[in-house]
Amino acid sequence: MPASSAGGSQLLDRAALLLDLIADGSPEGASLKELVDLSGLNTATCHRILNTLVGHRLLARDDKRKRYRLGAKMFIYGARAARGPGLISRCEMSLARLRKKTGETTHLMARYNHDSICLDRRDGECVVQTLTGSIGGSVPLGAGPGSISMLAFLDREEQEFILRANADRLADFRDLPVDKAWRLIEETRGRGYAVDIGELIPGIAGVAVPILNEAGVPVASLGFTFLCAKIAPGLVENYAALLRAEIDLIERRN
Amino acid sequence: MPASSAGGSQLLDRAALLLDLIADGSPEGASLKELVDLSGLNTATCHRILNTLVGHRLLARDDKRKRYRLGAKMFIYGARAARGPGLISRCEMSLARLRKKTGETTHLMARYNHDSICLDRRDGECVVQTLTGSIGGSVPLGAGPGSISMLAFLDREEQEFILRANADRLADFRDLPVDKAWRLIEETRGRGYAVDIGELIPGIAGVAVPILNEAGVPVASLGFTFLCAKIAPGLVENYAALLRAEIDLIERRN
DNA sequence: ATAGTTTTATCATTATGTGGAAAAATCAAT
DNA sequence: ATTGATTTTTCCACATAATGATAAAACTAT
Repeated sequence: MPASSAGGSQLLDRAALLLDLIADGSPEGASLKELVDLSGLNTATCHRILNTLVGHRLLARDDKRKRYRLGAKMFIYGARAARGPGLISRCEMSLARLRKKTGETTHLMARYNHDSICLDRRDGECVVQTLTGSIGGSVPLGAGPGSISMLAFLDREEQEFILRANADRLADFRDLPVDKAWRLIEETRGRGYAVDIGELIPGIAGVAVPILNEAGVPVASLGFTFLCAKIAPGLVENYAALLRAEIDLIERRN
Repeated sequence: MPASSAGGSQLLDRAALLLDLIADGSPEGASLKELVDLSGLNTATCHRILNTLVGHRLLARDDKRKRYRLGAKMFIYGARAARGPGLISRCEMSLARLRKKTGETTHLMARYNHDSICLDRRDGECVVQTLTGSIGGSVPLGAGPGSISMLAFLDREEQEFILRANADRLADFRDLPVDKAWRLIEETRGRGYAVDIGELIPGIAGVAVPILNEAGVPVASLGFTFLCAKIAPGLVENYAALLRAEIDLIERRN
């Protein structure tokens, strides 16, 4: 986890590092010892920072098991952040329209470290299994069309770095070999959007188009998940065009 | 905003204060000047802290307008916190079951400062207008059954404090006089659950039951929102019993 | 251009956070 | 229960890291 070295203030940097470690760890939380080992901080310092964060409810502590996990305030901040003029609220209308037009499950994924995270989603008429599950779910970058569509438009160098880092997790996740990811990246670059037809979850298909920021770097993606059985000639292309149109609207509003 | 005075480390306390101020402010964000005025911090200090937080993406900065708002990482943390063994995931099944049994819009509200926040929700068969809107929406404590059900089971002292603090906002929000809130609190304490039938939003009714923590303090509530037209003898009582049953399950799992 | 406001950068000073070390608390095994 | 190992918590002298007065730079408005 490249814990962003924001040359700022030591204490804050350390607190941010701990938050990251806890967020990236098991949802059951982490013990002081674990965090000391992971962060390399002095035990006393670590303890003090953690407890201050608990005091502010940025972290919560399971008193019985003495484990630290993300606190109640994170719900609030997360929810508030989503209401602000960020990606989620900018995509809200698009998700609703796309769901309405097609009746399919629609989602907004974002890149975070080496993962792709589901930020928002609208369930379709028929319930389909998705890779990420509901809001907040994540998959390693490289798995699934939402994730591939972002990966495909990064620098070659960054792609290599991420795929190398994720190789094990991808294999672990769904027996995905890295060279398959490379093939999908190539195809996606050519087409402009990513497609998966029953390769990851039998019977389930997905299409996704990346959202680029002002600098042209992919930060998120919009996509559909639906049943392979629904596929008819031109359907995938049609879905991709719908996504593209919404993203043009979103990107224009930068 | 009683910015929790966790006798910890100065810098962290200040950072937490700034996060709170930004989270509670407009979703458009706050300028340095505004934050300096609100926090009482020295300009340079404030600036330094804010920029460190931006570096860690806990805050984001609109470079054009120079305004600070909650950052991308808050999405992530919020989403992760929701997946952890916290309230949201513990209530997930309950919300789903309640929605399935009744077909009504179901929601989980939590207390945060003097507000009641929507943490999660399942939309019902027919779309109904709700006070809080979608996930993340908030109302002043005292407005709506979800909020009243929590307020009703707090200490007298705390109730008084909160209602006094919220008086203006309640009046502003939906012309709610404080004495009406007191009446509702009394009724709710007697019944064990809160009810509103078309008083806040014409034609819309709500029932809510509080969730207490180990110490017996209300931390959240589970509720239904539905059309007044649906009401038949015994329906409200029935809904309350369904909520009660789910909450018994949730509280037992502490 | 000019004045007023807001945001950044600088830097000597010291209040603040640090970490070693030791005390409590907790756990594991007999 | 008793002991010993591990983990968490408290304490405090010390030095470093954060502070805030001040000044420079960047905007805004006139």
